[in-house]
Amino acid sequence: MIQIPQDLARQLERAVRNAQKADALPPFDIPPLKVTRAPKPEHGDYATPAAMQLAKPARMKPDAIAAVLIEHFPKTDYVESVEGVGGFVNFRLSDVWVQQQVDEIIAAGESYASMEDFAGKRAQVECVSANPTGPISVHRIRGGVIGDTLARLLRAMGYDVEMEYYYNDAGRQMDVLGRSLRARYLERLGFPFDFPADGYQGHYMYDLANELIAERGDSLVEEEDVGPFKDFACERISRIQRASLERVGIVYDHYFSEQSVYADGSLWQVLEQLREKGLVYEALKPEKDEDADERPDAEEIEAAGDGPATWLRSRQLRGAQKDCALVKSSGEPTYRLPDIAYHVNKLERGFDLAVNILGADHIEQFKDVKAAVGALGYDPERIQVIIHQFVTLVNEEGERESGSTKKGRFVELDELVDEVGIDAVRYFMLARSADSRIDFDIELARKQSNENPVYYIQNAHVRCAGIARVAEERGISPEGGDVHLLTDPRELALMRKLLELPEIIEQCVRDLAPHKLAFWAHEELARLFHPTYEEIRALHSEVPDGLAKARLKLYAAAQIVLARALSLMGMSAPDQM
RNA sequence: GCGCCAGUAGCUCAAUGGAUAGAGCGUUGGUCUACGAAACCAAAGGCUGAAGGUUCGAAUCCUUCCUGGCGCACCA
Repeated sequence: MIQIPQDLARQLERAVRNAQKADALPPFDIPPLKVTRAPKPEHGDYATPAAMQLAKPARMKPDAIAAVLIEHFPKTDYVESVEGVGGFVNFRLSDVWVQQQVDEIIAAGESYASMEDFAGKRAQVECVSANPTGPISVHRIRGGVIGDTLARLLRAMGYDVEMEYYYNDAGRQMDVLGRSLRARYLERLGFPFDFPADGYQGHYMYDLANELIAERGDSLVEEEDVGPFKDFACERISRIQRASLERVGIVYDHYFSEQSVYADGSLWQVLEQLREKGLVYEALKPEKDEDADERPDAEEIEAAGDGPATWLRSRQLRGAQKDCALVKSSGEPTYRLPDIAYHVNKLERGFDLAVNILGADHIEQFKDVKAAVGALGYDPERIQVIIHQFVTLVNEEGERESGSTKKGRFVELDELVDEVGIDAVRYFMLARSADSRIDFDIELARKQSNENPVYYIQNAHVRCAGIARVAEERGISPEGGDVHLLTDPRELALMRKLLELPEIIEQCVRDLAPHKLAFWAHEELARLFHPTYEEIRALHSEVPDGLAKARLKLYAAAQIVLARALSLMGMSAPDQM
């Protein structure tokens, strides 16, 4: 199964070389040639501005170059015509070839749009990576959906993909968690308790306290060490988080514990390596640029510890505004140091590509990590990031609810799933560019009508399954149907749309933009499918048997593509609503 | 104050530096009552937040503003 624009670009490059050999074009280095979908049907199926791109290096007029490219364009089985219009070169696919692809799609079945571009390459996707301090919020799940979908897309492109969850089970927050649980434990048993000022106040801490009592009775009342509370809370909350994520189809291959970079000492090795490069220093306060804006900052003064802390030269390293602390004056690392050590570990594991999905509030942190691993001699381009903006829930009254707050109430993933279902959560979290904020419209997500994209896409699959079912009942089989009977423009348009999936997948992976799949599935595929299905009848009494069989094949192919697109998005493809 | 992200039809959003900036919802006007699970067709709607610049060509790249979100901890 070819990615048409990529193949056209290759053929185009051959055309340039052929033309150069024939002295129709002067010698020059060929830049990457772009091939896009043609904006309008009258321009054909695909187009390239290559003639305009090459005007400068070739020192010729675009029209003349276009004529040369057309003349030297290699013959292929799938291109019907190559034409030059206004400096563009337009390609039209062969209808016969397009028709044959219906049989190809059916033969490929579930493996349709499985590609080998990155066969033998290993990729890793890290997402969610929430601390085990509470249930998964709606907030976090956006990253989970983006990451999981990207992982599926990378697999479709041939990558061997590992899903990873980085598990912050060390540091101060875990102590706060342990102390919070101890307070709730004592509270439930009727003993006096001190709830930490910055403790975790969510209702789930009471549930955990009850579970702890059920398991250990009052045996921990005298316990001075927060360790047992911390471990219990961490273990239970992790399990809850894992279950919530699995419920929406996000399953991890590997959990990486922050504690492990403490345990194996790699944390301190990384610090020493950074020190050898002259990238860290000890000081009471971070050094500042002479001309830095001296913003009155009470918090900063308050935050300073008693002794010197260890700082990373973020300003020197990447032009940051501020250096950041790696080790506190207490000798305890901040989260950034283990984070750097973790990413060194990732790269040491040999991934060709490691993608992080992070919320917008983590951008500065990621820049430090990327710059630091780069300074330590790793290729920072092997680590990529998708930064996503925040999610707001919009309820029936049109009111906005904030996605999350640490201490008070926040909307849990499980609650949202109960409300709108798994498929809607996945679709709506995916469907917008990561750069845009999402207003999650709960009312729309619950609708059982075509206004709801989830329903609209799935309904297309239902219709395909439905017609296959009816055909079977009537004893009509697509078997032996002749695809060359599918000559109606609407049929051909649908076939062309079905053939776009591979290039959409490629685009999502190249741009690290999985939302494009969701957009395509709804606005392109389903949007074209429904009217076609309405008008192109397969089992109507006036449709001849041969054509009926061919059309059943078309809908069988459409069903395969719809199912594949849905499965890449982690959504179900129902046969009946 | 500084940094990152966004600003595109009334609304929600698309658009690899390429052709006349596209969809849906809503609005308006039509068609359809079925082989199939809740339909279809069309129209109106735009100075792409503003102003400069780069380019053969800019929603897209650069500069300066305006508005909104998120950051700017010895929290994670």
